[in-house]
Amino acid sequence: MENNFHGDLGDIFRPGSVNNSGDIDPPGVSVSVSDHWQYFDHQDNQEPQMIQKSTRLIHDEGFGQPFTSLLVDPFVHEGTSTPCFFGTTTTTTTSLDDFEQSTPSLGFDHHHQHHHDHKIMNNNNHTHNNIFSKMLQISPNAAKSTLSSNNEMITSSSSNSSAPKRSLLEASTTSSTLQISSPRNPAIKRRKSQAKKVVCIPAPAPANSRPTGEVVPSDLWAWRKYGQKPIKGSPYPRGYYRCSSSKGCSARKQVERSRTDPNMLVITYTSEHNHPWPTQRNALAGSTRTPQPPKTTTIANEQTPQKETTEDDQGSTIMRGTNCVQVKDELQTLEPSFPQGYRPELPEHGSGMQPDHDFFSSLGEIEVDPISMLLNQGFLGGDEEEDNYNKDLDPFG
DNA sequence: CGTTTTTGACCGGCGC
DNA sequence: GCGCCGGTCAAAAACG
Repeated sequence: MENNFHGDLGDIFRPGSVNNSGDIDPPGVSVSVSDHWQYFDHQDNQEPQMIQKSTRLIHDEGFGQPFTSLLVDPFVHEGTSTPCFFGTTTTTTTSLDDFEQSTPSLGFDHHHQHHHDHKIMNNNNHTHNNIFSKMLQISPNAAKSTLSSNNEMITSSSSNSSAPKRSLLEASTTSSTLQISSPRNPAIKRRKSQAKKVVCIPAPAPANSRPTGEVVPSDLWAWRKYGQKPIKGSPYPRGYYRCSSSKGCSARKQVERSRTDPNMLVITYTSEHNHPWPTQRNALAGSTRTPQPPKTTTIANEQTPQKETTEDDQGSTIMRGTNCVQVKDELQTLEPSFPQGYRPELPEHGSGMQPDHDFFSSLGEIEVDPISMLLNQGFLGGDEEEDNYNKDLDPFG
């Protein structure tokens, strides 16, 4: 489909576009984001991606700083042939459905784009070298790139959505309180403001292998599934998970498959963890079951091909291996807050991680991850209250 | 036994 | 006001 690249936020928040069924369509055009970043679509995954052209350049003052300043290097040093992307765009998008309902043919009609960009420019009072700001430098004439299959990348954005039905076009950045209101979506107050992040990751298993649920890539957080619903227009159900690592933790996530690309999982994170990430995967005794082949499928086998992923508490996901990860943070407009206990990635235990290696199986043995310690602190930078809070909570702090 | 998963019911927001 | 839909609750079953 056609995209009019004028710094279209749609391509920032959700690289590519959302088609009528709410799924992501590749933009079909790549754009040069800056000297260091390039945005392009990934042919294999049908998902556009951001890659980092140089290794270290972002000095994000906003939500994504930990990613950019702390996470880049670990990956860069891992010897993978391709750069990783820890870009941070802070958006006020909503879940997949929000895109569906608010922007049925996202790709953004030009009217919205204009509105969008206009808002961005006017509201971005600070200078942020995050992806968001960089994306504003999108060049419509950039040459298209291709991504090697070994690329590892992350796109991350931070935002809070005030309501699930909020339009994608109403966006904000943590750092700039950017707001983009959609003329089509005046009603953006369906629910209380809450942080959301949408992550697109390769699905661990074939789409039809587990009809009743998804094989959710594991992360360090303990998630308890509390519901599953069939979603209108999608053959795949959506799973609802909440954090079980700590009582009272409001962190939640929704997992569903992309409709256009069943091999992609769309994970929507909501709210934040109010506790540090657990030192072990199963912080609570017996909390996390090992993936069981639920009667119908062999999940263990399906999961192993999954590339190592980690997710921070807000869902910023790092993928190593062939597939892309798109993280779309959704930033709270009213109550900006920063995720705590980011645990985006761990250094490899030695070199040459096996692709089939169960990355997280080994994580449980790691008690303290210096990187995440850094992240825990780094992510709180500037927020004194959060910082204190984190010190209180973080056993490593 | 403690925890998670499953799944139908319930609730509230939104559009008509 | 009604129905649709998404999100959550909660009881039962399953798991380790």
